[in-house]
Amino acid sequence: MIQLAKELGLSVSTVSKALGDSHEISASTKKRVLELAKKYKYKPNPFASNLRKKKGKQIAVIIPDIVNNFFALAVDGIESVTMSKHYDTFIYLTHENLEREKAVLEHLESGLISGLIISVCTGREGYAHFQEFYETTKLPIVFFDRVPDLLQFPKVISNNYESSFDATARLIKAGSKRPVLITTTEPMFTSMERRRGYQDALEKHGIVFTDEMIIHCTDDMALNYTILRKIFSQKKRPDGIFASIEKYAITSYEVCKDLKLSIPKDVKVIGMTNLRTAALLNPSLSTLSQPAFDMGKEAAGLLIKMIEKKSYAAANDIIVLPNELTIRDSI
Amino acid sequence: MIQLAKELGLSVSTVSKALGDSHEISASTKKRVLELAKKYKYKPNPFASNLRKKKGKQIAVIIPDIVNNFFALAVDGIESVTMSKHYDTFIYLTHENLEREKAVLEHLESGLISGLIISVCTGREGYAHFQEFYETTKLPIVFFDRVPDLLQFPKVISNNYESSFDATARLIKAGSKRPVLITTTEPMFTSMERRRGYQDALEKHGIVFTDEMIIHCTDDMALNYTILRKIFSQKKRPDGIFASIEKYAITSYEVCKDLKLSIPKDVKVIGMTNLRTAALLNPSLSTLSQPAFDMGKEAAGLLIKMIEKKSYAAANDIIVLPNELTIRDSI
DNA sequence: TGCTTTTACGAAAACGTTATAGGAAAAAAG
DNA sequence: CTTTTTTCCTATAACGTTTTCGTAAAAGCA
Repeated sequence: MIQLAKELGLSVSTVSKALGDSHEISASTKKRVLELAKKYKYKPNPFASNLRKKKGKQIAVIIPDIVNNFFALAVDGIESVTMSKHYDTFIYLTHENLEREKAVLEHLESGLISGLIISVCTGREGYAHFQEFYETTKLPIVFFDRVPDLLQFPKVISNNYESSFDATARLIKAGSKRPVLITTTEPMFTSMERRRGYQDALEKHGIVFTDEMIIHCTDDMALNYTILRKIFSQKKRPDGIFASIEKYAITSYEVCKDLKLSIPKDVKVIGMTNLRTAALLNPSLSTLSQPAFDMGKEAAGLLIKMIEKKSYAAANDIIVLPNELTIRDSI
Repeated sequence: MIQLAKELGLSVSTVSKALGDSHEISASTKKRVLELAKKYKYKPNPFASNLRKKKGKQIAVIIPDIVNNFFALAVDGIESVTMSKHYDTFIYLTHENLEREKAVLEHLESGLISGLIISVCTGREGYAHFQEFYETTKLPIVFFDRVPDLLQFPKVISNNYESSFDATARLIKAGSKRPVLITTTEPMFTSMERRRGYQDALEKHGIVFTDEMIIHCTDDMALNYTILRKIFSQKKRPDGIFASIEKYAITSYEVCKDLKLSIPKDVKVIGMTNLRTAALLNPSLSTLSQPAFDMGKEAAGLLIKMIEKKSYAAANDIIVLPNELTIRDSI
């Protein structure tokens, strides 16, 4: 910038203002500055700029996993808007590790970013770190999908309760007398909502709910296989599955295949997943899929609004997008 | 930091040096400073620090797509090392758009990052922007998977030639008399290598190669379907497929399903893919998969080495990792 | 005309660090 | 006991912007 100023016979402050399109600078000067800046491919140093302005155009995305179609799609959605708004996007993966999540948050208290999008990892022992992060930084945060139900922050979610109700109802209508729900051991708001939908659908259709109808799976795929295989080897095995997590649908398929249980004759399956190959599975998998890309878009849009308009009181905004039920051959 | 200095009765520079573990500061003073810093949860402002040091702990990853198991796994690998080395990772998606790729590169010339990991988008019309980026910034760059063959930069790739040769040979040994290669219209170094492997395997096994045996597909899934359906509707249709791109294997399956061609009886298929559901497709898909996570890890490791040891002359390093051929029912 | 207001710019301070140079006291060397 | 070296710390100047404030000239107004 000093170089530019010298060459144009202007002061550094004038050049800075011209580049910032300030009203204090005449149109002709602005033009001269812009032209020379372009010629020299001048790019303002973001560190200097951020330091002085005490904020930048960087945001962070914290998610449990990226090797998961839902989160990959969400990141895609987020990036599509940060890109168009000329923001830079940091990515951090927690791998369902709460300590890691806390560490990232603490790291970000340094002021590296101007906003945060997050989908929390499993376990509900504590959301205090989010509150604390907010207290110390006052930075806008948007939660999506896996949201902390008790905290007052803007959120982007999908209609887990309603759609789970519908999915379960479809299983029952298709003939399942005793559909089970496969969910996580670690409680999460999203899973609880799905469970509510599931249970209410049972009740509505006069099916008595018992605790064994909830199957808790883990992060360990091999263990999940064992758990499911045991349950489906029983004489009085379930005849329907609502797999409320992407990977559990896959394991269900594997178990049924190995136990020579026919889908959908012996077991009807609906999986909550964004897998692109669902239609190509054997048999094609009926899915309840989340609008992942749009959820990402909405979250990023909301966040940037909050960053740019300080007045924007979005603190309690909750955006709910609809899941999509696609019935295929597995039911 | 001023606050800390005041409270400890020290100068700001002493505090800074103590936090930086400088040898100029006595152990006792260091301890005092560290303790108070911890108590106050002091975090150095990265902008000020980066500005003064003229470099930071941020890197960028530029990839064509994230909704693709290969790239998702690669990002996972990259993040695993940047995380452990306390680097922050920006992510940019080009969606195979060269203009977007150029724009990102130009944006990064501002000095926001200290290093770059990239997998280029399709089309080979120009790699000049990479060279130019390097000339102006002198920043370390590591390419992975989709690398510009003609440029002298460190690269992390997989053994595309050899593994494609092997995969094609397996198709032939399984009985395919006329296996085709499905590849992109846009030429890329990786696809060319795969093609070389394919052709050499044909030659080795005495199969005469003709141009129609290369099927060019696009980014448009619907168009790909049309292209493939037409080819497989012919009387003299191919009896084997080596799908050198993830999504083309899926479309192949769809086409065969719709044309009632039996896999593997009528058509034998091997797909180059990292899909986790490959084993669950109907029939289970034989795959040639890339060590995506490890490629990401290697790329990030190499980059950070280059960033931290200025002397490290890695400019010509090429790391080659082996692909993995998994034979399932589709062959 | 003389007054106020607006326009267009410059000087200088600030943002929060780190690096360089320097210096006093303490320790070591002679 | 001097002289030299080492240890430990401070003052100050960067780093490259933006912002605040000041001011000369031009414009508006009566």
